[in-house]
Amino acid sequence: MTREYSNISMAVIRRLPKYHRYLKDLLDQETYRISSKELSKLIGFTASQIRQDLNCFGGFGQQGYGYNVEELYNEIGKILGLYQSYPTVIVGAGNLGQAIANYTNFDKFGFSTLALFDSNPKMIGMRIRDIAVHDVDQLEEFIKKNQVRIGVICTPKKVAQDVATKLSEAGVQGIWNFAPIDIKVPEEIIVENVHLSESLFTLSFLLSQEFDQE
Amino acid sequence: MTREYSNISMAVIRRLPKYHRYLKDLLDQETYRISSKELSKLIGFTASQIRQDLNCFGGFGQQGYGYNVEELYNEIGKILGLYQSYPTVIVGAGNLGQAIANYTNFDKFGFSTLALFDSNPKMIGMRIRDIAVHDVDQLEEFIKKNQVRIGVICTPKKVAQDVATKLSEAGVQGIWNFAPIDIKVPEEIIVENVHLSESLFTLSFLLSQEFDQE
DNA sequence: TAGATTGTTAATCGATTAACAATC
DNA sequence: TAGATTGTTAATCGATTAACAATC
Repeated sequence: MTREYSNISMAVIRRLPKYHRYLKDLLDQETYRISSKELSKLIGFTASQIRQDLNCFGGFGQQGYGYNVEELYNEIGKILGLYQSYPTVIVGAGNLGQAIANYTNFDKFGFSTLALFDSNPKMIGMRIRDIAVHDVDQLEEFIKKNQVRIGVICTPKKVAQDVATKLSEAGVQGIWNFAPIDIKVPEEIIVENVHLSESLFTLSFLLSQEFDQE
Repeated sequence: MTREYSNISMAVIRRLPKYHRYLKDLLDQETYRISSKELSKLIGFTASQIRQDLNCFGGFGQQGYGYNVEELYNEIGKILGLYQSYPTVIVGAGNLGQAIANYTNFDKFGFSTLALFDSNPKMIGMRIRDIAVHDVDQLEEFIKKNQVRIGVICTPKKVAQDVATKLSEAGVQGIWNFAPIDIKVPEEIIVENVHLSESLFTLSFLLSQEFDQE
């Protein structure tokens, strides 16, 4: 099913996880049916956009009825590639790396953290909820041996590019990057950034606009 | 200078922190002058977009010369509202809360973490690089007394809305939300979300598209 | 059948890119 | 002055919204 949805815009793709989350909430509240209009009120997108978005992937709804919540939740999960197997390693076992290793929620969608890596001898050998911290020198060997698909970069800025290069060369398919740089890797490797300072600075822009400090 | 730039689109605003970061890198490399064309090559936006973006805020360049890196860096910093004072509290002193408390980089731009809050008695009284962990019961009093502007939510999902309400009622101006929900607060309060699972699920979508797993 | 709501096309809106006159 | 590069307008592109026929 490679590139099944290759012409979908990133704007649509980035809304999918939000649909997924709201549908889960509806299921938990035992709501089994929803119209684009009702969903619009909850999620804040227009009903028109919701119908457009969902129709990129197929006709999940039924005229006169709406959408079956459970079916839609499952379909969007599949479209997102959840429930595949994503062997993952985290590089950098500081607070952030540990925080991510502790997100047990990701496990059930297929993301399994096999190991953390660090260069600090005091960290090596420790365990974060049963996941061992290895010496970063063993990163490439471990990735190859365990067919790791995702590498998470939680290191300081100055080693992040180096780690990204090692991850790429060892064969990961995707990198989840928390370091405040734009890493350079071969184009076939997917990079998803979480740039915390960009998020915080956007907040400060908006704050300084709305709340005058003289 | 309230609402000085009230008609700038969010698309532009979200690019500003990236300009700011690249300009800092240029300064560190002792590059003091740059054209939109050269910056384009570095940052990956088109030269045209760069000129359009910067011109929303004033004519920082000079025909035939380009932009003065230091001047532009400082101007964008000011536009972003950096170097104001942003007294901040972090609610949730788990790994993520601690990780953010340890980001000393934010300090120099005006963000100062005054306290962490947690409900776990084992955490209360601890210190994360000299920042004390308080009982969450004292959150509102602390915010009022210290004129806290930003509240960071690093709690589990199920208490996040409650914390958001408390932060709002106590008078914060902005919320940096790491919990996987869309919190509801009065509209004058600015909310900036970091939804990690949305980021990870976008990565898994792209991975599952490009790398077939059968 | 009548009412509701989707799927889908067309219209609108906004963001990006191209072009070029202004000017350093 | 000639060359370079901005500031800014116009053209294009893409995303969102509106409208409505199809249909459950």
